[in-house]
Amino acid sequence: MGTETNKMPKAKYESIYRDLKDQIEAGEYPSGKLLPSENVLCETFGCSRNTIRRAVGMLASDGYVQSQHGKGIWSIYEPSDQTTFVVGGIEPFAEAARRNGREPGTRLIDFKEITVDKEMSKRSGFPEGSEVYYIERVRLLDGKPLIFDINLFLKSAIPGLTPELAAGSVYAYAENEKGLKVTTSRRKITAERASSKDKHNLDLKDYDFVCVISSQTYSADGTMFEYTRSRHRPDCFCFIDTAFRPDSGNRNTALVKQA
Amino acid sequence: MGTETNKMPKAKYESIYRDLKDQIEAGEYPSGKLLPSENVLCETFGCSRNTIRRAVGMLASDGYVQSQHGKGIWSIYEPSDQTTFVVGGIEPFAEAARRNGREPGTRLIDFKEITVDKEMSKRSGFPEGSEVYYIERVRLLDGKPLIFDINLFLKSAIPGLTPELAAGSVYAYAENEKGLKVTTSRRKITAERASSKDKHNLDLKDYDFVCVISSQTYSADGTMFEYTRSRHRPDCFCFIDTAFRPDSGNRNTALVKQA
DNA sequence: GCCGATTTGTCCGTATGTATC
DNA sequence: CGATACATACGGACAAATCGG
Repeated sequence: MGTETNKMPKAKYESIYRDLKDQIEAGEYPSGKLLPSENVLCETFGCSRNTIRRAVGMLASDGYVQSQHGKGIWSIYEPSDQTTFVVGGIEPFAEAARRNGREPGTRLIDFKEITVDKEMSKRSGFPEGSEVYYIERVRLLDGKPLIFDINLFLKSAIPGLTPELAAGSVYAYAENEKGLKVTTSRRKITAERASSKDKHNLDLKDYDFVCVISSQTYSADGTMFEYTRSRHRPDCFCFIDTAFRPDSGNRNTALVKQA
Repeated sequence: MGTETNKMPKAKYESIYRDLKDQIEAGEYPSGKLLPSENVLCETFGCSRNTIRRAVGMLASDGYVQSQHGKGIWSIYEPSDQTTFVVGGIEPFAEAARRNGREPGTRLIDFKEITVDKEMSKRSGFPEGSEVYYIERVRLLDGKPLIFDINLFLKSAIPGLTPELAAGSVYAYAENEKGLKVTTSRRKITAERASSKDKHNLDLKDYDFVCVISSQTYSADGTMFEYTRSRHRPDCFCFIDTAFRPDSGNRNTALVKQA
């Protein structure tokens, strides 16, 4: 390991994507301003048009730019105000917290090993009889208990998990120690009445409801290894998404959503 | 116009995408089952590998499939149970309702023409002084008032809007009559305490909070023409999303999110 | 552990279509 | 009408991961 900055992108399209994203965030292309044409970008970055289109497509799926057929590509980037906790891609809680400029903390509430029963199978998507770790954790942001997490992790995918590890980052353990490759996560956002556990563990003020992200996460070999319900204090919760209209002339060559 | 089914896809990648999606939804590839290899799919559909990869990428961004480097592409599709109203892409309310198997209805509450002031500018993203239509509507599903919509539409983008039109589909008018091309929408999902208007207009039962989708929508020429806040009854609301882990080996060539 | 076949991932060059100006 | 710009599609090349022998 050298002293280079972390996460050197290997792929060309990714480094171009990051370059352009940085430029947009730095204000070089405020909302409404046209970017250079694809052909110019090809020369600038010394690559083919396909590669440029891939990077631009990723920016479009992030809601940073928009392109129109005969005209060009322009920025529609609006910096967000960051008063709430913005939920992003698949990332460990600590990373998400720092991305939002908050100091993360974790309080372990419960840790046990259980077998998935019929009712739990129906809700989680794990087959009945699966052996899983059941973990309850309170997540702190700048010291305040704002998120109540309930995790089910498949034991066969992450053997050897302990309460001590669960108090830190399960993902760090799974990816670095166990070689687990996390790929896809399907998430549902809903809101529910606050449970007594929510009220007990979270600093809910006088709110009596929570925002809930229920997610099923898959590893590279296609097995679902995690089911999580994250219960958020509503005034500190924000989920952002960008959608496209498929039937319109614009059909962005968008790529994977990049956090 | 002939008798052909609506929305004949012009692009090859799109018709392949739909074919595969239909097959997966029909149960030909239950979760865990491997799809044919890209080269086989090339022969099946009579196209190049790039085109196949594009269609597969769209399926991945829909959370239907997942691919791994030397192995293949398999289904991770789990049919949803459809007890709630699932929010999808950019689509008129009536379409979304029918996609969820519900009968849509609209009740116009308010319609006026206003000028955006400072406070409203800050929240909506419209420049101060913009001339907009202000519309309040209650959306019915199977006759039940479940969604309270507040729209701001830019007058210059959709001139000639009337209460009568607003009682139907503004999008149909804007796209078909005015030639507006809708492309991108940025959305935030939050939850808020129910306002007195919510309680008055919606059938909230004993819920005292609502799920809110705030969206800014852009036309093909890059102007933001719509700001909307959709306030949903929480027990009938569900927002679904698929996320990817960028640093993992798998980097899906995913395309635009397709409803 | 090595090798070769298969499969996906990245990248390129090119051609053609179509919308905008 | 021509020039410019994005959209679609093809074919080829090589790298890297996986799996079986």
